[in-house]
Amino acid sequence: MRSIYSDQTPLLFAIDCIIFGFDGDQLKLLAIRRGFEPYKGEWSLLGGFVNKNESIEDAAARVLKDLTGLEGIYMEQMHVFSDPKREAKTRIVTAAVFALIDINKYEKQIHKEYHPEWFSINELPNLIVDHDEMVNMAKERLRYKAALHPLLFELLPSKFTIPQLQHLYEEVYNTTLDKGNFNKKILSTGLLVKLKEKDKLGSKKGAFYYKVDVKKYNAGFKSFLNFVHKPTLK
Amino acid sequence: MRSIYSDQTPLLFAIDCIIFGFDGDQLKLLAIRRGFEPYKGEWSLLGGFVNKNESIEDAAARVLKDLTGLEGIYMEQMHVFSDPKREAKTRIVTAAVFALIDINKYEKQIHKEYHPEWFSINELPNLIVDHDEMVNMAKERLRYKAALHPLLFELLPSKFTIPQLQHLYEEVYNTTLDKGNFNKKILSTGLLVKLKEKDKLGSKKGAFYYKVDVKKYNAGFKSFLNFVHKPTLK
DNA sequence: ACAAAAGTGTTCCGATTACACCCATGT
DNA sequence: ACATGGGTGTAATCGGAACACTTTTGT
Repeated sequence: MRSIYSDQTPLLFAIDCIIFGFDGDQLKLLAIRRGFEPYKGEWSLLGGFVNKNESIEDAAARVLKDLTGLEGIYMEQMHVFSDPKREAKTRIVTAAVFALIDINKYEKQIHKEYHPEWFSINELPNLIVDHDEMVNMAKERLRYKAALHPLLFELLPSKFTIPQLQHLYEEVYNTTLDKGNFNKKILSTGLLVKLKEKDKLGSKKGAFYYKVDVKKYNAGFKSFLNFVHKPTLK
Repeated sequence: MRSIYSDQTPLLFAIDCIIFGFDGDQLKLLAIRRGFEPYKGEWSLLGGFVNKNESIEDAAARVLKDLTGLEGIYMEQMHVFSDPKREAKTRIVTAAVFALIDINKYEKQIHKEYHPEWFSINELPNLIVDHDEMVNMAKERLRYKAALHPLLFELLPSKFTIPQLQHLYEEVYNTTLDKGNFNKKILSTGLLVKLKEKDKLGSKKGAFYYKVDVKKYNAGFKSFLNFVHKPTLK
């Protein structure tokens, strides 16, 4: 007996990664010149196909490992782009994967010919196909999630200062925050552990380093925060 | 010249819909007995394959139209389940689609042999494969989104009373709410328009009907609300 | 000594909560 | 007239915003 499945049209399934980093000053995004046709040589997101024995997450992890050298980084499915006309010739459905990495851990030029490059989020080149749309969606997602969850730590080194963290929030939301209130709010979460060491680069006085309390972080990730603005509805 | 695409493994792409409804008392979910092998006769979500010229959204709309008779309903991609081992024999990647419908508009028994049935969210049968997981994720998603966005209106008729709406919130969050505070909050959004008519079924005094101000609803959908609990983090 | 950034403390205000009270009506 | 649920009002409380003030240290 024939299976119902044999009537179905198979299609190609890919992933594209929107990878954010923070260099201490600006929010950055990783892009790469495509190494193959079509669109060879143009800027695109880091991507690849989902292989036979891979899930989306497996494929994204593999691509990230290959192109950045990083493992175990924060990632999540964002949105699947499945418009049959999105790629001209072949039908490809692609899952946009949202990823946050500590930019300091990123190893440069692992790849030989084509290697990824960091762009300031405000100075991105044009990206192929619908990758610009993916980036815009990812920026929104970053703002949305970071307002509710302790997410931005993923972009910082394991040791960081409160002013550094504040600067990151200010970058993400393109705003300025009151340091007093920021301090109170961020410390009131109980997610940070103060270290004895100080960072002396940013100021004369120096700012204490903190690290994330991993236990509480993992346990409380789902809790709602609300760093940026109060809930209001016009 | 050979395309890079010809090396890739094609796969089958499907959708499964998690469809919520509210009968005025309980939160409900639509399920159907599968009409084909494998798992024929078992309870499952409403689903189907993504056809050649369809996006995920197209396919979901088609399946919903076929099985419920409804068009133009609220839906969104929720999550793609892509574990290569999720279905035993054939590899199928499936997009779980989250949908909210006005249960009163639902037409019964459009389909002949196998027709969908509503289950109370707390008394669901076991569903095939990973559909239980999808439902749990959808319940969480509903709570999450409805706490921040004016989403639950989608589950009510175009005319509804504030007590009805409150009851819906209480169902979704399995809690009780203070009617005074609920009134103030919901009306302060400016999203509701009071009608002259009253519903006399629920009480002797009768409760005024309201409708959604569609303009403001569409404009302000993204605004954060926070109906249910204040942002707290332990 | 002073500039500059870190960090703390205080006041004010608006939003939320809890709860009391009034209203309309079918029986 | 009274029970029932709809609807409004209010005092107490909490949390966030604004901003002043203190601390530390390199020059």
